[in-house]
Amino acid sequence: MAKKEEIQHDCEHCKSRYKSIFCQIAPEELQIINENKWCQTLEKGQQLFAEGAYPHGLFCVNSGKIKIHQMGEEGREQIVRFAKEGDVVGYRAMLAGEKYSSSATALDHTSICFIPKNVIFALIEKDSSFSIQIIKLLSSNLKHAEESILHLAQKPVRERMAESLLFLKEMYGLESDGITLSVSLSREEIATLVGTATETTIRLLSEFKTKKLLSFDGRKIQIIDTPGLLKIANIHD
Amino acid sequence: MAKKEEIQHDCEHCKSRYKSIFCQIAPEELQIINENKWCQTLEKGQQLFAEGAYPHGLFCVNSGKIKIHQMGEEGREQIVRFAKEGDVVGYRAMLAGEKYSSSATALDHTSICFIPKNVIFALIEKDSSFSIQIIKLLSSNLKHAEESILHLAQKPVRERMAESLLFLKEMYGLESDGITLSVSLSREEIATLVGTATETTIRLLSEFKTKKLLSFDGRKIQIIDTPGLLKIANIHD
DNA sequence: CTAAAATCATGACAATTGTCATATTTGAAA
DNA sequence: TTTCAAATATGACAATTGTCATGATTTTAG
Repeated sequence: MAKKEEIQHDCEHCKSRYKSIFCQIAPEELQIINENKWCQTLEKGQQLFAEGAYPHGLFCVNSGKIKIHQMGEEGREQIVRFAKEGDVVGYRAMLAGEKYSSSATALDHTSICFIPKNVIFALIEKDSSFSIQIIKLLSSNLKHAEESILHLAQKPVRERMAESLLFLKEMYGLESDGITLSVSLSREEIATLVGTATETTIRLLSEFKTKKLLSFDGRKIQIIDTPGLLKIANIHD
Repeated sequence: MAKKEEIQHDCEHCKSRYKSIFCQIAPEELQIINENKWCQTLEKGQQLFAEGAYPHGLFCVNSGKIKIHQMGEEGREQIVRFAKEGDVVGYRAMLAGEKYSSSATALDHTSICFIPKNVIFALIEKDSSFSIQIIKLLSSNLKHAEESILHLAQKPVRERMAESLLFLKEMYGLESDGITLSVSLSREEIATLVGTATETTIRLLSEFKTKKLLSFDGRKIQIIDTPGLLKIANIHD
């Protein structure tokens, strides 16, 4: 991870802070973070950290999009989570005192801040409401992971594909036109999210296009018929 | 959940405490827990809590075996986690302030203690090392969940079946004969763990038996050839 | 702008896995 | 024990999904 000269943001005026686990901390604690953090930008495709490395702190996402992914057998990737502004990444391994079990890669031009391990642990020590924030974050991640387990085990690929597209809409939202997914993933990446082969992904997306549920503009995907996708995804409420 | 008259254990002398998230707490805190907890036993098949209900506290497993499972579409169950003595169940939803997203059912005669919500939150408030225990527990669960996601998405059923059997051996150990799995699950339950159809489970177990990897004694499964199962599971290190 | 590489697309086919039907066995209760 | 329901087992078949091959298109680098 090359440390380049980067603009050092100010935590106090950080707009993503209010959406984050740092939303409730005291000004003096924030000051400590501000003095110890450093900021960095990542280009699309750059890796933030890699599976197997040791964490020295955690990363706050200022802006941009990040995928958290794991390597399976025969080098096939699996996306297990996403992050956007206000999210924190690389914290699970750090908190558990383990090596990273996943890698993190930018999906876009992304701005992040790094906060050292000792600062985080000192904060947990001092501020129980911060601990609760972390606990809630982990709980939320665990809930989503267990939901993924359920769906991977029981739903057919077509349903998962529709669900994943709707998930991406929820997660990263739409562009100003109101229909185009903000996040741009390759067919292969979508395959590693849904848990299927790239060819199957291509075929299903074409099918959805034919059925007027989607349309494409280059790599960008437009969501034309959300209710239709909900129906295919077998989501009722 | 019927409150029957149950033997009230003493937390101070609880043998499963040292394996649990309560291993480090101060004697006076332990006393508070002891005064507020209540104990209960569950027979095989009894439910501890159900998906959709509101949690009022968490459950410590004293002895026995518990499965954590979710209901999918068309009423198919999916096992997402197991618990044994020293483990804590029902805490994720409680900590997040949500309804249970899974149910918990005893797989054996099981003894548990209930600790009310407010006692746990007071402990988090007071004792940062307890918070860290909870954080580590959630981190560990999340890591395993993400590993399951990877395997469900990428490994074929046969590999997952072998892996699940080895997992059950790790999780609940063997009987005194050194080969019989301590936990006894129906074929259907194994299917909901592996994420496949019951028939496929039956066929694969028969295949493993034919290949002298397993043998059966009624519902009990004996692990005959662990290296062989590791090979099928595609686990190398 | 052009060449090379990566990505996307499509067809043909095979392997895996699920579903349905139907025994057979086991275990629990009368 | 006897009986009945549940669990296990097995076969036949179909549907889903993955793999391999190949070509078209897009993107990227020089």
